[in-house]
Amino acid sequence: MLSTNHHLFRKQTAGKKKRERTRSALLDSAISVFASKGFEATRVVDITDHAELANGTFYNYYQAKDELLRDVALGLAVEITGKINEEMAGLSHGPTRVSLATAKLLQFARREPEWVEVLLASVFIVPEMQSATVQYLRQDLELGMEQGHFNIEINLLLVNQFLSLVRAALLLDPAMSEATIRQTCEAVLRLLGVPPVKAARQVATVFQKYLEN
Amino acid sequence: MLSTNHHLFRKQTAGKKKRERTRSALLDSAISVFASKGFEATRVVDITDHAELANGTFYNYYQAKDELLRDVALGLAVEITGKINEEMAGLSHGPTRVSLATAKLLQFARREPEWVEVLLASVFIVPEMQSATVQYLRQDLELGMEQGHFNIEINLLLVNQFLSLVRAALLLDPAMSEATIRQTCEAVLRLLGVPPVKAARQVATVFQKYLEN
DNA sequence: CTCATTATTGAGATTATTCTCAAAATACTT
DNA sequence: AAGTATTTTGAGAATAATCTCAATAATGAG
Repeated sequence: MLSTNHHLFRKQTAGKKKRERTRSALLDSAISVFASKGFEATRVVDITDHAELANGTFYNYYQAKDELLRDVALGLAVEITGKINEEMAGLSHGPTRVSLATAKLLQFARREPEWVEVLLASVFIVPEMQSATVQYLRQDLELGMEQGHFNIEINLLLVNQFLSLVRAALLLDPAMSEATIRQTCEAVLRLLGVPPVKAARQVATVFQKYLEN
Repeated sequence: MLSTNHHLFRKQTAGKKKRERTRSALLDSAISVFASKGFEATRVVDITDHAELANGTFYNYYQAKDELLRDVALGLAVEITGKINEEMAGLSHGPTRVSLATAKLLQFARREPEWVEVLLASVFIVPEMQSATVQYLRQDLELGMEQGHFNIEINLLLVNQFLSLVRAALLLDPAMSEATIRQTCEAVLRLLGVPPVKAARQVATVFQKYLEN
């Protein structure tokens, strides 16, 4: 019932024409409802109720739930990856970038659990999200390869394995304790071929240097 | 439309009373339908149609879809883990057991993709499946720890990470190529703290010794 | 402030799904 | 083979969700 009330899309369209503001209300409400009931179980009326709109209003904007999920997912991806990338500007060590990005994503899930939950779920529902994720990861993976830190073949399964590890954390510990974040970061580095002891050190360093809060 | 026609439950109740045979027909049909449409999207009538029964028959056996999924999942778990465990009788090397079990599960997904798909999905829907999985894995994990091969804390997140890796493979490559199986086995060993080079050797050995087919 | 344009509304038509139950069919015992 | 017990059937009542559209309300450009 009580949601975080942090309205990604509403903020982006404040001051704009009514049409865009209403669309944003639907998108923001969709995030809350998808996060609490899951995409499949969500009904159109759940979203319009949450947005305090009539159910007919939905059909002025979308034909079906999945169109709306697509917009939600793309918006979340841009916002979240954008923020994380900004905060890593200047870092050029592959393992540091990958583990910090993972940790930052999971920490972000503390403030905005709904956003991250819906984003992650969308990767497995909206086809084009897969390739969007690949793009962001690939650069850091190639960086780590060139530097000799990773020991992998960069392919779609690898990206899926990464996403699956993140999702496992989210599913098991929505409160996102520091232990869960650390364990996930280590698992990601291990997956990429960093030896366990190095992975542990790497994660410890990242937490000390970049995540003391 | 054409399913594999390998009826787990029907076989178990052949010759038994009609009541049990009909229940089995429902369970076997549920596997096919859950696998092809997903649990949420499945309607009661999809299952009864597939079983060539009247829709009312369902309600003589179950109140709702999720009761049925529970029976399906437990049955599949017993069958599949049982078979795999048998085939590993005598093996006492932790890493060998874990990677062979993973490979066998994924290979099994070639013959009976529906069974493995539904089993894996059920872990994330039926609560008690989680703890069932833990039990099977834990022994081999503890074995590997005692032998000094693994470098982990055995906890629920770890088990979830393992399951997530298996599911990623299933999702991305339902045909289950050997490359996918190998990559997944290596990922699992890496997750458990086996150094990358050792993990590669271990998987190569397991394939040579136990999986030439 | 005016008013043409644009957006919202929600009752109800349509379609979909669940669930019941009396009648019919089948199974099993003796 | 007869007769009772058990199981299946499927029409239809009950509930739920989607989607439309004429009427109403709000917007914002001039």
